[in-house]
Amino acid sequence: MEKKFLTEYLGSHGYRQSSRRNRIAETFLSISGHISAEELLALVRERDPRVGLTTVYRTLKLLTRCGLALETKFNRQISMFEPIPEGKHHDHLICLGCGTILEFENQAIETLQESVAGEMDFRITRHILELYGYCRKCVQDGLQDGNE
Amino acid sequence: MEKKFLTEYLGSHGYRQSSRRNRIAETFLSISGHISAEELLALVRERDPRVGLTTVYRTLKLLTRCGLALETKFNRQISMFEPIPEGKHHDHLICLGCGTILEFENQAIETLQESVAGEMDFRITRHILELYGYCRKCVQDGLQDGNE
DNA sequence: TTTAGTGCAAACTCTTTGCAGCTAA
DNA sequence: TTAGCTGCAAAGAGTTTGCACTAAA
Repeated sequence: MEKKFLTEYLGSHGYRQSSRRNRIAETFLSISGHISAEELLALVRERDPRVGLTTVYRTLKLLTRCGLALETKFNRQISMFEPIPEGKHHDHLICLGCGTILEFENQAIETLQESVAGEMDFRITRHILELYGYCRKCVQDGLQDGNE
Repeated sequence: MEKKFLTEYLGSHGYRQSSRRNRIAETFLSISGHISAEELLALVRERDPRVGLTTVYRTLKLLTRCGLALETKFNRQISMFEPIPEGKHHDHLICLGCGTILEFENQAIETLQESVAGEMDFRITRHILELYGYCRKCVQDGLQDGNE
């Protein structure tokens, strides 16, 4: 269903349809959460073993440009991509113990961000809010000390 | 003055003093704002041309570990480092037009973050809040469209 | 039949590591 | 004199690019 944004984008920018690109896009849009290019490649290869990493990267960039994917680094080298569910925004809690990524939405924070930006005549187009720390399980397991 | 944290850290972890490392650390701590390893290297080389990039990286990692530096990627490949002014935390507005980085502090946002985390039994150790968009000047110059 | 899509290998960028010589303690 | 410190070169990791071939329109 979000696929139509991609089709429109392709059409209006002089790109073509291709079955391989479609498969990558559909596989990506069907997942929830975060995935790296390598991980997505593995998923796509289950059905189409001849896909290359290059095409996965190119497709992910394309999806990012047409607003269907969000690229995040979580302050590491590797890029993680997540499908953008229509119009909804969320932020992340990243557990430094087990690597789990939790999501949350908080309208009050977003409103405060806008007012801070407004005071400085700054127009926000997007933002990143990442809370690093330890999830319940890792706190219980004593993983919150010296793990970083 | 913050130098004593470094000295203490070195002593208690079996490291040694060295004039080169001291010069890198002092140069870094004297700046305000964000700097890449390459940029810091250039600054240090003004006084000591034989310093290598490796040592700059190693010193920045050291400063990060002892709490005097903060590493941020601003969602790009390159790492930027900033001296941590004692006990104070701020967040960033990043202009996509001219690259300017503005800083702000907002206790209300931090409090909300804590309450969100608390609800999910998550213990925050640090966070990243980056607001991307366009500063006043770039909005006036019409740079807010199609620049990304 | 023209031009975009693709995989492979190579290039690139940023960062880290191995190593031999240097230096603080 | 014993480690840690250092620069250089090389290796790594992740991503992008050049190129020849393939395929959509």
